[in-house]
Formats: sequence, structure tokens, C-alpha cells
Amino acid sequence: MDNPLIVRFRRQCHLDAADVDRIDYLCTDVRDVPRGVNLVREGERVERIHLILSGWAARYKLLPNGSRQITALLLPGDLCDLRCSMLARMDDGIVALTPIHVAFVPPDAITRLERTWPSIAHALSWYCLVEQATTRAWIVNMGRRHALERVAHLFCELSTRLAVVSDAPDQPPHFPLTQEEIADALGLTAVHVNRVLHELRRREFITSRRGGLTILDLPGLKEMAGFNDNYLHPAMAMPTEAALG
Amino acid sequence: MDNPLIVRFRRQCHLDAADVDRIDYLCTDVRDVPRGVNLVREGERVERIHLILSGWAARYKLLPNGSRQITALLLPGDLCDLRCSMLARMDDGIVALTPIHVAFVPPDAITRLERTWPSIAHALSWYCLVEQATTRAWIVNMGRRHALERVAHLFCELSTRLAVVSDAPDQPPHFPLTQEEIADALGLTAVHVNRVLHELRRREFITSRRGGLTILDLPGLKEMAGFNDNYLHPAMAMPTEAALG
DNA sequence: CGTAGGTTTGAGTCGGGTCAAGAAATGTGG
DNA sequence: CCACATTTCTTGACCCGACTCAAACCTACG
Repeated sequence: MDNPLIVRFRRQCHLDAADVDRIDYLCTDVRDVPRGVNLVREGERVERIHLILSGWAARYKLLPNGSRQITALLLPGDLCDLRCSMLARMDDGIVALTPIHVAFVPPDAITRLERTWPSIAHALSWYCLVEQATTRAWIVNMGRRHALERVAHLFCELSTRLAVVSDAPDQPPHFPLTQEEIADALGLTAVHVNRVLHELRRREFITSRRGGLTILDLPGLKEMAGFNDNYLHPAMAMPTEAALG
Repeated sequence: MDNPLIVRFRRQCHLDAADVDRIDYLCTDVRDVPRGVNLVREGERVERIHLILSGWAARYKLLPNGSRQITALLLPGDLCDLRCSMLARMDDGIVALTPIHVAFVPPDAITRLERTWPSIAHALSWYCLVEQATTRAWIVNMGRRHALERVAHLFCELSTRLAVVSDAPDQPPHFPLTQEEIADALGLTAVHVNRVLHELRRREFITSRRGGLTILDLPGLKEMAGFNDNYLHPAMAMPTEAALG
């Protein structure tokens, strides 16, 4: 299977065959992590960057009162903690939501590539930009949308991101998320997510089974959420000569 | 007055006198922008990075229904759109919340510094890391805290950030924010923010006047919000030799 | 002054939270 | 292959925090 990080990069940035090899070479140390295991725990010192190759993970933060907020859902091709080597301790944890394949990448290796190859530095800058834009889109979602549109918006985002790295692009998007995970990602309760999903099922926007759901009507969800995929920058945009030096 | 970006960098990263000069040299084109003016409007193509030298600004997004969500408050020393040159069009707007001084910096100049001087590249990586962590802290705040603690948490964050770049560190922190701006930053309504501020005033945590408020009891607010300043990384952390290459 | 932007307050509503109990899958060990 | 435990989902009744709408009130400023 193709390296999903490279698939994503090539959508946005010019990488030649040698660049691709250099990135591929980072993914030597690949491991299987079962569902529910923490790749990183809050407060730990971690000296490796994680690249999700398959499966889903979540970045989360626990509050003193025991509640959890998921701050990012991590799909294949997502890098976790690109700059972790600058931190004495991680600010938050990362859990596997499904069994996953992860590459453990030494931060120095990335720093070296970045410093040597402008095209790779450019790709990583792009990566940071999209990551930031996604995080901000979550703020907008939580701050200014009601539960129904909020859930719909998340599903649109995930469908769009998944489409880029999916091995089965013809299948309707499927999310291996429990209702509690959706709730923790959106600042809702699991009970209320249940009622929202019930409504979405009633309107035939989705189907759901224990531990996962499938999108039936993505255009419908997009309209409901007022979804605009700009912030994910799924379209092609090549670097200028100046930016590449 | 000292360049607030340099003040921030020197807290976290090693920069020698030459590095400082190089950064200072970026801030040649300084402009005054009155309150209420948009530095950037959503959908525009913008070919300059903004560095706030004094005053407050906000990054925001407007929704079709007319509501606004502020996704970041920008204080002196904050860079807006570090990677803007990679974008065909900005995903969101930036307004001056007070009269501000801004340096207009050409993206190429930063790219060149970054590529040439590892210590500056390191400082900018650090900057991105803290920016991301702050954005994620906002998600947690909006997702899992009630209005009172949510407001308190924002005030703690702003006090902490301001302390680093304040010209009057002995004065109690003062925020030139309207209640509507606070509401738009926190996913609340102005009416409800008014009631929360009333309560904070009653408990003598703050005082407020038209168009601004002052913190009286920061420790009290921190306790109320369960505030932990880790994510802002206000403490010193020097780069490793490896990271600097 | 007059006006516009900002603040304050009240009354009523509603979206989503809380609590609690039960049902349906899934997994585990004998 | 069955008995039992666990996780996840579902549903109902009730409640409360925050929103809405509306009116009045400041206060800075032109």
C-alpha cells in the first residue's frame, strides 16, 4: 500500500522521486498498536514522531472533572507531534481508536530532511498550515453550530479527508467511531449524540451500527452543515519558485 | 520599545545578537491601523505576513447566518499567517480590535531567514507549536467548560500571554475587549457574557468599564478555571544541539 | 446635544445535559 | 456452545444553562 503521507503531499506539493524515497525511508520502524492503547500520554516526554499509516487515532485532553475533549481525529497520513522534540512534556495524549499501523519516526531525521530539501520543508509547512486551519474549523464548529449541524460538519470533514487517503474510494465513507468518541470530539454528551444520529438515520443521511457509521448522503450533510472544504485545501496548489528558493 | 516577537523568542530559544538584528530588520514597513479595520478579509489573496507590534487584533470567521466566531486573539508579538504565501486565498479574516501597530513582512524574507539560520527556523517552529497548542486549548475550553469557567480561562490565558510582552508588567492586566468580542471568542452570546462578567465583578475577580476590563484576582480566576499554563510554554526551554544541527 | 456603539436587565424559551434503566452487541472463559 | 461480563447503544423524564427578544440606559464622541 502507498504511504498515505506521500499521497497527501503529492496532492499539494511538488515532490520528485528522490523526495518520495527520502520520506518513505522515514517509515522504517512500523508498529501495530491495538485499539485503546495510548501512543502518548499527557505529561510524558516523547522522542518520536508518529505517522499513522492505517487506522484511526485521537488527540485528547482529560479535565480534572474526568471529562475528555478530543482535539483532533488522526487518520492515515496524519503526523502526530511534528515538533515534539522541542517539548519537555506533551500537553495531551494520543489514543488508538482502532487497531492501527504507525511509523515511529525520529525527529532528527525529519529536521535533517527539512533543512536539506526545500521541497520537503515546503511540504511540511503546508502540512502545518492545513493542521492549523482544521483546528480552527473545529473552534468555529463548536462555537457557532447546533448539535445537528455540528455532527454533520464533522462528518463532512472526515469524508473529505478520508477520500484523499482511502484505499477504497468507491465505497461510501465509513467511520469507526463510537458515539462517545463523537461526543468528546464535538463538546456534546454521548446521549445527545445518540439522539442526533437517530435523526440523521431517520432522514437517511447515514446508517450506523455498533462502533461505526456509514455516510449515505454526503451532499445532504454538506448542505445541512454549510460545509465548505476550503480549509482542508484538497485542491492542487503548487509552490512558487520563490518559495522553493 | 523592544520588538515583542524577539522578546518572546528569547524566552524560549537561543538567538544571538545577529539573529536579533535579522529579525528586527524584517520590521521595516510598520503601519498604523485604526480599530475596526480588516488587515485581511476572508477569501482575499494576501502576500504579506503581519506582525503585531502593539494593540490587539482577532482572527475570525463569519458564518452564513451572520454570526461570527473569533478563532484567535492576537497580541503584540503575534504573527498572523506565517504561511500565507502558500494560500491562494485566506480562510478567514483579521480585524484590529484596537488601534494597532503592525509590521508588514514579506513572506520570502522569512523563508530565506528560516532556510539560512537554524536558530531562527527553530524559533519559528517553536512559534507554530505554541500557536497550535493555544488553538487546541480553545477547543477544550469551548467543548468542556461552562460559561463562567470558560470566561475565567480565557482571562488567565490572556494575562499569561500579556505578561510576556507587557511594557507595564506591574500593572494588573487590562483587556480592551467588548463583551461581544469576548462572546464571539468563546462561543457565547454577548448577553450571557454580560451576566458572567456581572458575577465576576460581584466576586471581585475583575472590574470592567465600557470597552475594557481589568483583572483584580488572577489566582482566583486560575483556580476557578482550573488553569494550567503548560500549553503556553512560558518557561525557558533551550534547543538541543541536535535540533540546531 | 444627538447619535451610535456598547452595556444592562428582565421574561420566556429551548437545546442539550443529567440521571437512570434497559436492550443489543461483542467478547471471555469454561 | 453456553453463561456471563462488558461495552455500546437506546429511550424516557426531568432540569438547567445559555439563547432569544426586547427595552432601557450609558457614555464617548462628532
